[in-house]
Amino acid sequence: MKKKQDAPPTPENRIRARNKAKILSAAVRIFAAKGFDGTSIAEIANLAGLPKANVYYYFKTKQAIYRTIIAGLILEWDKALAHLTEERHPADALADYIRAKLDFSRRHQLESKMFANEAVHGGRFLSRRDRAHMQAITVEKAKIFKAWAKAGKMDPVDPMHLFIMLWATTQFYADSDILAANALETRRLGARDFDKAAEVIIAVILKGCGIRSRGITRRS
Amino acid sequence: MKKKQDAPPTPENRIRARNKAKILSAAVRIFAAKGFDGTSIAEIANLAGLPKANVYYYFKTKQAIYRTIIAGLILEWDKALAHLTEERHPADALADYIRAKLDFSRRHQLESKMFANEAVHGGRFLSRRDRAHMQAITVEKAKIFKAWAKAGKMDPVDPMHLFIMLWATTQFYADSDILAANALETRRLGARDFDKAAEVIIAVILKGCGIRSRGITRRS
DNA sequence: TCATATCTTGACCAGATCGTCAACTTTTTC
DNA sequence: GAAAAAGTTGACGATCTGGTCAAGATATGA
Repeated sequence: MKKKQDAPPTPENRIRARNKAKILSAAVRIFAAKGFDGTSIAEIANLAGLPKANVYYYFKTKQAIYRTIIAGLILEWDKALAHLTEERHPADALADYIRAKLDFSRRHQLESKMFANEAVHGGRFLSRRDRAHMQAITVEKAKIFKAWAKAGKMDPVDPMHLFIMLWATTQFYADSDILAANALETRRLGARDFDKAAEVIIAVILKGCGIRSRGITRRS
Repeated sequence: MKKKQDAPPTPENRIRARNKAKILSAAVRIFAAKGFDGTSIAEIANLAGLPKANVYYYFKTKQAIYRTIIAGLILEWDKALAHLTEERHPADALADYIRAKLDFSRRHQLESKMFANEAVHGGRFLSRRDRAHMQAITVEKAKIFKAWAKAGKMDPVDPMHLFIMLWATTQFYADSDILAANALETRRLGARDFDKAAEVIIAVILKGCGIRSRGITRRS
């Protein structure tokens, strides 16, 4: 668990790295709870245990902090999408993707909420690059659905709308957790709830797309 | 299109009603775009074409405006749920519900976004009554799914998670419109996009729940 | 007509906000 | 160990915030 050995000249800018991390960790918590406008730098500084002026030493503006977090999140999502490859059996690939996406949303709930907030407010702080990246990767992965459909492995479901369904269902539990908890009659959502959600989503989506589960076709 | 004839003593408080409507209409626009904290009364007043002090004459606080809008929305949702009754054929009932919900979210996008924002931020301004109402009506409607499953009209899908899937998919296009538009490679979502969304969602969900469409079983 | 209720509004307040700055301390480098 | 670089911080300014108020304008009803 040691830090990288081949770090930059300075011993990896220990102080800089540590304080930036402190700030970002505090910021994501407050941004998620109150949104961009509802968050004050003073509060971030307070939660991070630093004087406000010190926060400004590391980040030029409030936007800079916000953008740093959003950009990091977008990169992480690509990883879940890596589960979707044309070669794999659709049932396995889709199930893995759904589980990975749900799991990520649960473990990074704060970032998820920040992004949801950003989407609701029209993506004020989503750069053109961010949008283009998301669009490109979605379009690319959509080709896999088309290929599967062509190969008779699934129904010819509109790939983009299917993607949106996947996105909506896998984000909802993290983003609107209080609504989900309210419906499920529980105080807070736990890992169990997310597992059950994955199970239901996978079952409905796979069957709904005409994808036969491997277990049924091969094992029995 | 005349106003009610049997209005209260005063000719229906014309002024009061008109100005409150002006304020609410301006408020929902800004709340949706910037969230509760990002919205200033001055901006609402400005958009409504009234001096700020006049806004405070009709609404005691900013919260009062916000809550008025949220409460109105929750009532409206019940109407879409009215499509779900045990007697109807599951395929018709569910399809109608999905269409009604999507349609409503499109026509009342601003209110939808306000509520999404509220959910992401933990429901700070959702009263206990609001929550209880939403829970009760959801639990009650869930019984219909159970009854259908018992009658062999659909698979025994967990009703609450199914409801959440429906909610998530039907709200996403309105709430996260920029993400959907980005994925669909269009500048703004139009009625066409919502119709196509309804079509895909209905197809996947019905088939995914093992509900046979009426058209197939009866007409052909 | 006149009294009463409703409505309008500019001015104001106390507190919070973002972001700056210049002086200070610590760490690194040679 | 001294010079330079990096990090720390209290105080400050300009602006904006939600909300109040009291004085005036307008509408209503008898």
